[in-house]
Amino acid sequence: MDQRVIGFGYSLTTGESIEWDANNCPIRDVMNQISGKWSTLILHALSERPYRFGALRRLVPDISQRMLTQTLRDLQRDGYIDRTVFPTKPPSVEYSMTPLGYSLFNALSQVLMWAERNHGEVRDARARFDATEGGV
Amino acid sequence: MDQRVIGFGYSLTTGESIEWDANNCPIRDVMNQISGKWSTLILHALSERPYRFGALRRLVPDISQRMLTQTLRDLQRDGYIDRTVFPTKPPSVEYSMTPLGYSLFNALSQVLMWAERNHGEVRDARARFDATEGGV
DNA sequence: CACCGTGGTTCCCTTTTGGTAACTTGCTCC
DNA sequence: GGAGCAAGTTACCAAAAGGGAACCACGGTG
Repeated sequence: MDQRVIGFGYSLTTGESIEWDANNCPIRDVMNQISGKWSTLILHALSERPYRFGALRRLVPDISQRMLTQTLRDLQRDGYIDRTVFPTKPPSVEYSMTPLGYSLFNALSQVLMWAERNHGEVRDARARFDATEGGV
Repeated sequence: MDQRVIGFGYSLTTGESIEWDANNCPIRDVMNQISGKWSTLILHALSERPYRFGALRRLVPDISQRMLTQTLRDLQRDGYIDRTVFPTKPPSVEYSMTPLGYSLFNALSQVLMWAERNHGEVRDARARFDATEGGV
């Protein structure tokens, strides 16, 4: 098997040439997590302040209980958020962002702000494309 | 249907309170495109310089022809890349990044660089999590 | 006692995503 | 005339992601 599998040809930080196999590519690994349907929503909410499970559900009403649990577990697993159980009358659970999570979200928010600012242009491009390619 | 569907509670740029329904949420819309398995790889390659179809295949050997075509179409549709056909002997097609694409990639590269730098820490967190939650 | 609110888990099903392989059009090379 | 390259398209499938509804334990409350 002399066929190389390339992740990214060179490092974005150092510029040096690197070859990653698909299983060890940092970018695929990290992107894979934040590309979940709900991950950015949850990270965004928790970047503001800690929230309890129920509060997050109310913040993002169209998420299912199942997906909320799963998304939170995945984010916790990668070290982006902390899960703290408080032994209250009905035990409550609070989720909060870790320093690692904040530092990721800091970078990620660049993309989110870009999206907010340029959404109109993207929609326009899409409409133009659909008009020409689709109609003709 | 008086249940509101919230995208993000407030604007990241202006801080004002906003409610988006899921179909008009800029962030979901843009993230949805970026989160494809191959999108970032292709954007990354084309941020360096224009490439032809075949060259992209060679750069990313584990992408199938079908997915390469589809990813390129999607990126073109949203206005991130241009597709130029050259009437050479066998007609060749060159893909290049648009200004819109560059501006997106500029924001996105923050995340990619973060991933490169912090991949180790993420892997560590994951290992710790698997050791405690998984083993007990 | 039955019911509510916590924060989940489980099962099952549908949708989406991506992979494989074969076929296409036009031209060139041998 | 067959083979090959360019850039796709098409049909068919497998895997993964996600949705829906039901279930759990716990204590408090009417």
